[in-house]
Amino acid sequence: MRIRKTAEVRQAEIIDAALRLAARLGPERLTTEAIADAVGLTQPGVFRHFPTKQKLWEAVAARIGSMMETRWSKAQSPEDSPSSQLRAVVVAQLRLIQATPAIPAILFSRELHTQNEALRKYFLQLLGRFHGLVAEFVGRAKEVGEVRRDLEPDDAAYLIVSLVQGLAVRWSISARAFDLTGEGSRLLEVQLSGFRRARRGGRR
Amino acid sequence: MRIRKTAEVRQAEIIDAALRLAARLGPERLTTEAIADAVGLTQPGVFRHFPTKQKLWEAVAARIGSMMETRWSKAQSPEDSPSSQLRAVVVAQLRLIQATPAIPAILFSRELHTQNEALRKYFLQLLGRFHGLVAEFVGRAKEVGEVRRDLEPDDAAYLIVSLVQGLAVRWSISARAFDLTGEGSRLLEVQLSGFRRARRGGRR
DNA sequence: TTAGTTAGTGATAGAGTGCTAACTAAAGGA
DNA sequence: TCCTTTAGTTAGCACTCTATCACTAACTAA
Repeated sequence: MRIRKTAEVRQAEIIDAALRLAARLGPERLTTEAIADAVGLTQPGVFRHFPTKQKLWEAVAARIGSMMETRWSKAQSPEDSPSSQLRAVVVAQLRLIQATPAIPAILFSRELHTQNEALRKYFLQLLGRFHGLVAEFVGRAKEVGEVRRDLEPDDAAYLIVSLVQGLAVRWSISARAFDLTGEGSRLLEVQLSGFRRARRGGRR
Repeated sequence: MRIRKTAEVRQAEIIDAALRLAARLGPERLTTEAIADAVGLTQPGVFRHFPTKQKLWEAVAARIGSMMETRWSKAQSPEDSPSSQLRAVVVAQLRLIQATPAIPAILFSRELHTQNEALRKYFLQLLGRFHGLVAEFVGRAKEVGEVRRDLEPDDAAYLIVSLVQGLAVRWSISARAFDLTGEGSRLLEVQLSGFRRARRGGRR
């Protein structure tokens, strides 16, 4: 009854299970036993592949990071306008969160940050990269006249990043009761409309 | 050496301690022992005042709720313009979060929500009331011409609430490395500038 | 075959953690 | 002054969870 797999495969399975379960139980209630059950191992078997639980969390964080980077780069298509690419990147991020609800749960977990400083810094950098990406598109949109001249790209990017995070918070507290990507796209348009130069003096 | 206080006073002390400690340890790592130490009781002494830990969390939630409502109503001054009052309410919220960093920690805690459905619903309602308040001010600002005619107050309010929450997330992950209220006020102005009717066709 | 490597198991240590039960002592009115 | 009420203590139960350790069995190359 002992199913044996390579360490590489098992590690991936364990990380996957951790991501799935962290969304349901909350990151702090995620036990090595629960992971082991989901993967089909005994509890100590998990420690064959990760020396401590902290290291497991770091691997999970790295997986989240690489998922994000992958989607961001796939969402960009240089032939499109800056604002279109901006939309695509934000929508990609929303879709990823909707498909992997553990992401906000882990990202917002105070416990993980106080207990694991490396993790906190990693997520801070990751958020910083998302912000930088968004700011770059806003900057280019400004150059081609898609947004107001007086708009600071960094500030605009903060508003957009906040839009995603605030929405993720509401989605999480609402027990995921609405379509994150749909609602996000809608609100993004409202946000972008405020960034544009008003035509006709602002009366519709 | 036995210091004896009325139940009312002790309950307040326990809730205060829980709020202080939840910010430092994270809500899920907050133990009854840590609370007892902070308050000057033995661990079982806490259970004299709250029958279960869940009930304690509910009391903490109620305290957060009443703190918010108090600040919101104090921030309103009917003689001011709608947009000024909007600013005041948002700044009051930011100040409260900065003074009580446990609020985002508790609000964003996946564990508390999965384990205590009543708590999740309470926070959902609380957020809903904040959204409603903001939406009302946007609506009035619209009536007096302080914001664009084509702006949906509900949507604008979602953007503003997200601004606060997204900022709280960043503040928390950054280890509270910046001035929440200052940064929030600055970004709120950027947001509001996008809600206004542009003068002179949008060129500064 | 055989020997070495490595994934996985059973048993269990050891440190918490919520909560209960029985007892104690301070407060305050009759 | 006694007596009731009630805040607080000591001792400990039941359970959870990470991590260790000795051992086993599957793969792999000589």
